[in-house]
Amino acid sequence: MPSGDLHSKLLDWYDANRRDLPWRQDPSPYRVWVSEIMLQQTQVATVLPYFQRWMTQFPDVEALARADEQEVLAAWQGLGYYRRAKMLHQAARELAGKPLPTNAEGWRKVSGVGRYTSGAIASIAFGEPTPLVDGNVERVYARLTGDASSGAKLSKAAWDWACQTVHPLRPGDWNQALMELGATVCLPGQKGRAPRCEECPLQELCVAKREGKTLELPTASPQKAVVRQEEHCLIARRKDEYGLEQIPAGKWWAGMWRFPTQAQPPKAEKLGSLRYTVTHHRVVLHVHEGPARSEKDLRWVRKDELEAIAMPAPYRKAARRYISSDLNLFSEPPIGPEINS
DNA sequence: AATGCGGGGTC
DNA sequence: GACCCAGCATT
Repeated sequence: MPSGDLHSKLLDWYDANRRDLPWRQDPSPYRVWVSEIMLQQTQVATVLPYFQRWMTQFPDVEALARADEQEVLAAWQGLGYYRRAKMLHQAARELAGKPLPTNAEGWRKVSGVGRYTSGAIASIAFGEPTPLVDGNVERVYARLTGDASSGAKLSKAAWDWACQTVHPLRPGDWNQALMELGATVCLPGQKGRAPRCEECPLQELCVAKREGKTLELPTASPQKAVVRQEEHCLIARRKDEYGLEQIPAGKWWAGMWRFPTQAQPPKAEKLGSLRYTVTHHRVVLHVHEGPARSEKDLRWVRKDELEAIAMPAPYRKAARRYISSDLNLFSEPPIGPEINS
């Protein structure tokens, strides 16, 4: 199989089917960098509104470097994996005022930028013929070649394949075409996301399709046991102010703010409970209302300031629910989009 | 090589 | 409820 066949089939398909995404309209290094960090473990549809807001709020590296970390975290809230935002911010401060790296090797040294992201920025923004492998490419590779390995072995094989096949003249388009194929055609197969092999430009080359193994590949790694736990948080009010604690280092969402939380139920009225998931943990969060145990460790925030505070999603939800019933109680105007969204 | 790290979408 | 998503840093 000549590689030119593979190349032209996929690139022709990409030219005709590429999605019109904001970071593709203007693939400047900063925009590609930000988009790639946001897209780590996060779907394109989720990223779109965040990316647009981000580019307005932090239009370049210098603007991001000037921003306060809490401001950055607040802009990121809802995207998850907040370490990405912290490292992006830290990297912007290290790079501000200097020329950005122009190749994959230079980008690889930037904090928060790994092998995938350095390859993406270098190939897309600078046209360097360097490969990349993400979940999409791994799946396309496994099916196309019929590789039934899993885990680290599969990953290494996919990288080796990507190194050999990256397009020398259109590396950015080639890499994006592989990911685009995985994201829109070579779908995982679970739960209504069936692969659409009849639309695939590579179907005649695909070992998995020929052997009827599409749904078996890529071979899944064993998954982690679920851990269940319960927590209690306390909504304490002083007039229209709410007592928040900053989450200590070493815990989930370190540095963000939440209602004071403990493992044991407080002696206070329970309003209700909500569930959330953090990786393989399933947590039930019981929400209570009552006086704070010790007021001095808390930061008191007015209701109208709450939306600008960086809070993890479950606490944000608890706050919105509490405030919305509060508003109803006091017959205030309907809940605005900033509260309801 | 394994683990921790989120939140949303989908069925 | 389970799986997936343009991964990375740490140990």
